[in-house]
Amino acid sequence: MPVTIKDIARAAGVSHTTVSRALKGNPAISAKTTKRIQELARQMGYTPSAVAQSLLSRQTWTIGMVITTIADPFVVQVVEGVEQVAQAADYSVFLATSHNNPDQEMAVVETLHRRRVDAIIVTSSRVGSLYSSQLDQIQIPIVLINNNQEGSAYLYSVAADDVQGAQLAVQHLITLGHHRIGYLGATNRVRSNRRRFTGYQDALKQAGIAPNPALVTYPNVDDDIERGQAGLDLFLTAGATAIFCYNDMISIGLLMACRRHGIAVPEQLSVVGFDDIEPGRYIMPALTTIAQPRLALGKRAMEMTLNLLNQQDVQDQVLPCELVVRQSTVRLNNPKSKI
Amino acid sequence: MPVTIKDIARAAGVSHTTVSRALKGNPAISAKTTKRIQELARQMGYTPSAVAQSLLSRQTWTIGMVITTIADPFVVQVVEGVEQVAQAADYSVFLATSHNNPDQEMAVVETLHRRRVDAIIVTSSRVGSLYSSQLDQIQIPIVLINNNQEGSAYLYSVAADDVQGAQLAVQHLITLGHHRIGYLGATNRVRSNRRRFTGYQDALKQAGIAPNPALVTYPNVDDDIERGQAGLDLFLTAGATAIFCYNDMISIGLLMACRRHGIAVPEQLSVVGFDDIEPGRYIMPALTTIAQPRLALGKRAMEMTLNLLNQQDVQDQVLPCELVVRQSTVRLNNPKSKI
DNA sequence: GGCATCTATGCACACGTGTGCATAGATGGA
DNA sequence: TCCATCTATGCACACGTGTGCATAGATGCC
Repeated sequence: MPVTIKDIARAAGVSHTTVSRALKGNPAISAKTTKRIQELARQMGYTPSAVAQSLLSRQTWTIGMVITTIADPFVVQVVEGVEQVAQAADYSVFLATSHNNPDQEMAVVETLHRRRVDAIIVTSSRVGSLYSSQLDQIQIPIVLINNNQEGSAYLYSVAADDVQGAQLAVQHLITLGHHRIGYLGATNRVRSNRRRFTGYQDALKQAGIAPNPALVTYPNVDDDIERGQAGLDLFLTAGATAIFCYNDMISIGLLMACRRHGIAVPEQLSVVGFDDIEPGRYIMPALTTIAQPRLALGKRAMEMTLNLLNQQDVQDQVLPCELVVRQSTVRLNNPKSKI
Repeated sequence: MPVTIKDIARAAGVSHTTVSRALKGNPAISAKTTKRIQELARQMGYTPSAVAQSLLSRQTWTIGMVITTIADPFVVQVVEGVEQVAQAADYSVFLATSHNNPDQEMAVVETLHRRRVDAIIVTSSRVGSLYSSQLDQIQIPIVLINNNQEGSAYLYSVAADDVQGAQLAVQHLITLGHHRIGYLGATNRVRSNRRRFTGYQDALKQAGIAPNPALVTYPNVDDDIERGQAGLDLFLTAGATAIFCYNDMISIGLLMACRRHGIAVPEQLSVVGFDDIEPGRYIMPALTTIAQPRLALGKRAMEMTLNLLNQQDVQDQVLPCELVVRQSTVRLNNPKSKI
C-alpha cells in the first residue's frame, strides 16, 4: 500500500489538508510546518497518486497513441517523436495497436476513452472516416498523422507533403537527364497514391515532358515486394530509363526483379523510392528515396496536441519531405558519372 | 464532460447505486430495471471511468514498459509481444524511454509509480542493479528482459539464452568445416558478452578445437559499426576463416570492411552475427545470424507479469535462440557449395 | 482592554465508482 | 389480519487529493 497524505498527516499530527498544502508549497502554511512535512514525505517515500489527482482535476496528463503495428518502421519513429515531446511535457503515452483491424481499432479507442486520456493521436488509419460518430461522443482532441480528414470538430491533422515529395523525386531524375520516367503505384492506398502521382505529373509538366500513360502501372497484386517485381516487364518494353515507385518496399521488389533479369541498377535503370525505410540503406545498390519527416511528424503532432489542451488555436500542418540521394540513381548516358 | 452513472441515475429516476449494480448485471436488481438502465447507458454513450475504478480498486490494469529507445529494432519486437498479450488481457501499456540515461530512467520509473502502474517491464537496462532502493519502495512486480538481476523480492527476469545461441553459431561454423574461428566482442555490454563468449568457447571445446587467444579481439572503439571494421586486420593476420561477432551491427561493420579490403564473403571469410536485426536481411551478402526470440521475450514477460498480478508463483525464464542461415557463411574449402 | 485584522489550520465536500447495511414494499402463510 | 420472509432499492461511506469556507489563536491599534 503506497503512502498517502493521510499517513503523513497522522505521522505529523496535522490534517491531511495541511499536508496537501505543504507539499504544494502553499503560502498559507507556515514555513516551519511546510519544511517539516516535506521532509517527512521524503522520508516516508511518498509519491502522489496520479489516479486520485486525475479524478479531481478531470485530466490524466495521458495521451493515447493508436497505431496499426509497432512492427512498421514508419510508425516507430513517429512514436519516438510523440514520446519525446510528451515526456518533456510530463505527459505519458498509452500505446494501442489495431493491426489494421477496424473492430480492434474501435475497441482500443473505447479503451483509451475509458482510461480518460486527454487526447488521441492516430497514425495511418481509417479511423477518421469510419467512426466519426464514436469519436464525436468522446469529445477530446484527436490528431491524425498522414490522414487529413474532415468532419468532426475535434479532428486535426499533421501530414507529410506527398505531392512535394514526389515532385522532388521526379525533379531529381529530370536533373539527371531522364525523360522516360515511369511511375509504379499502389492501388490499396488511394489517397496518398493519388497525391504522389500528382507530384509525379506536376514535375513532368514543369519540365515540359509530355505524360506517357504507357509509363504508369498499377500491378494487380497485394504484396508491395511482388508489386515491384510485377512492374518491371512493362517498363522495359515501354523504354523507361528511370522509375519512381510509390514506396520503398515496391522499389526493393523492383531492384530484386532487376537483379534476377540481369538489369543493372542504376546503369540501365534509375530507381527512386519513397519513405526512406531502413532496408533501403543496406540493399545493393543503396536506394535513392524520399524521406518523410517521421520524427518531426510525431513531434509536431504532440506539440499540436499540447496546444489544443492549452486551449490554443491550431492549424493543420503539412511538413515537407526530403530527397535522399544514394546509389540507385545516376545521370543518363553519361559514363563518367559512374564512379 | 463524459456521462457518469449519476447522470444515468437522474435520467432513470433511480439512485446511482442501482445504476452501478444494473450495469454490472447484479442479480439484486430486477431484470426489468437492469435492462432499462443498460439501454439508457448505451443511448447516453456511457463509458465507465477507469480512473474512478482504479482509485477504489487500487488497480489500474496498466503496466509500465521502460525501454532505452524505441528506435532500437530489438526493443520494437519486444514491445510488440508485450502489447499483444497485454491487450488481450485488457491491460494497457505506458511507454517510457530512458535513452540509456540513468537520471531519466529514475525519472520515468518515478512517473510510472505516480501513475500507479500495476507492474513494470524493463528491457536492456541497468535499472536493476542501480536503483534497487528506489524499486524496493515501489513494491510492485518488476520483470527484467535480458537482464537477470538478484536482490529485490519484486524482481523477476526473462532472458534469451546467450550461451546456447553462441554455441549454435559456432557449431554451425564447425559443421561447415571451419576450425580457425574468431570472436569479435564488445566491451560495453559485459555480462551478455561474457555469456556469448562462453558459448563460443563451449562449442570449440565440444568439437575438440583448442582455444586460440589470437583469434579473440575487443576493438577499443565505441560504435558497433566501427568495432566491426576495426577487427578485420587482426583476424586476417591470425588466419581466421570464420568469425562470430557479438552482434549484427558489428558483423555489418565487418562486412563493410571486407568489401573495402576486397575480401570476399563468404568465399574467403564466413561471418555470423547475433540478434537478427532487419538490415542483416538486406545487406549483401545477407547475414547468417542468431535470432533472439524477441516477440516471445515480450510475450513471456507480459504473461509472467499477469501471473504475478494473479498471485501465482513464477520462475525466471530463459528462452532459446535460433540459427538463421543466410549467405554470409559457407563450407570451408569446398568450391561446389558456392552456388 | 476591547475590537479589528491577520495567520495558520481544520472541516466538509467534491471527483466517479463500488459495496455493506438498512429499509420500504411486496408476498405468503396461518 | 398480522407477522415473518423475501425482493428491490437507497443511504452512507470508502478510495486519495484538492479547495472554499470557517475558525481558533495571535497580533496590532487606539
